[in-house]
Amino acid sequence: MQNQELRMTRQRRVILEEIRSFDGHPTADEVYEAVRKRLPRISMSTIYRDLETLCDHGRIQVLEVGCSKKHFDADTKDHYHARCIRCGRVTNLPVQPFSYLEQAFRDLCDYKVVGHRLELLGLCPACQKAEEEREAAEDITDAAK
Amino acid sequence: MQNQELRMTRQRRVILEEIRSFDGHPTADEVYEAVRKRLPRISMSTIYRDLETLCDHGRIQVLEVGCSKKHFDADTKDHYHARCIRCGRVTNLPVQPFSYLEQAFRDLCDYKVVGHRLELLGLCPACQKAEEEREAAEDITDAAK
DNA sequence: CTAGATGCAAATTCTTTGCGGTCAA
DNA sequence: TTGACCGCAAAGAATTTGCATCTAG
Repeated sequence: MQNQELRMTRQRRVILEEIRSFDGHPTADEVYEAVRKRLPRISMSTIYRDLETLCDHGRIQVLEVGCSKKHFDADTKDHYHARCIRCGRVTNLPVQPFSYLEQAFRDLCDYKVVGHRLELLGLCPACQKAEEEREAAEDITDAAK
Repeated sequence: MQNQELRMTRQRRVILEEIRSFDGHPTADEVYEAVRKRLPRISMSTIYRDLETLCDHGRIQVLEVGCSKKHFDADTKDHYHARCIRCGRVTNLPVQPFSYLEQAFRDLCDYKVVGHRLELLGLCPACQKAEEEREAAEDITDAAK
């Protein structure tokens, strides 16, 4: 959260728009692919630099979900997420964070607590369908034996 | 979780021992540094390969905490963690995971839920102390003006 | 006009892989 | 003895940085 004002370049505007319209929360390379359709000459370093700048200015937030790639979210309010263990898709959970959890844990450890993260793990609708189809195909193969 | 038996080489034994005796849950390079003191010729690739093998055999688990590096834990039971936002240290939280959370979220999203992760964010005792010292030093500087 | 932003290429960091020699069972 | 394992070096994948050029304000 910096105090200097944010220079709104074409690249930054498009990056913001693409993050906002993304289905779920994109990773840096997903932002790149989306933005590149509109600004074909944009470079990956601009993506990374602008994502960081936008974070610094509080326009987006990084989601540090439990996987190697960072995801970016245009909704800067604190909220929980669900993550697909198959495709990595990250989606919002429509609930307010439970502040009582933090309070409950405060006495259980010697950390100075400043927040918490909760992540649901599972299969997203698309991957559920894919799994079901895979299983159906397996059943046919088994039956053929 | 593979069915073939695990060949217990010297490297694997030492890796396991070092993870078990580590204060908190080490990353791959922390395991490397610790193991290297006892096996100076071990290579980083052995560390990565053995960490994966040990995971596959259920001897350790990977902690996918909200930061880029993976942490390794010799306690394979499901549990929550606290992570220091300053130094990255990851420590156990002494509570049973709340299974009701998963149940509560099941109806709130269209994912097929298979688990959840909860992570407390804060300053570990060592970093709290460092912060206090830093602030104290700042006060002196301010007062001198 | 000019500080800050961009594109490109090269560098870093973390992790994985190919390969010839080695070792646990 | 021998298949799995190891160390080394090189490759990959994700991200960051240096630098000359461009552009928003």
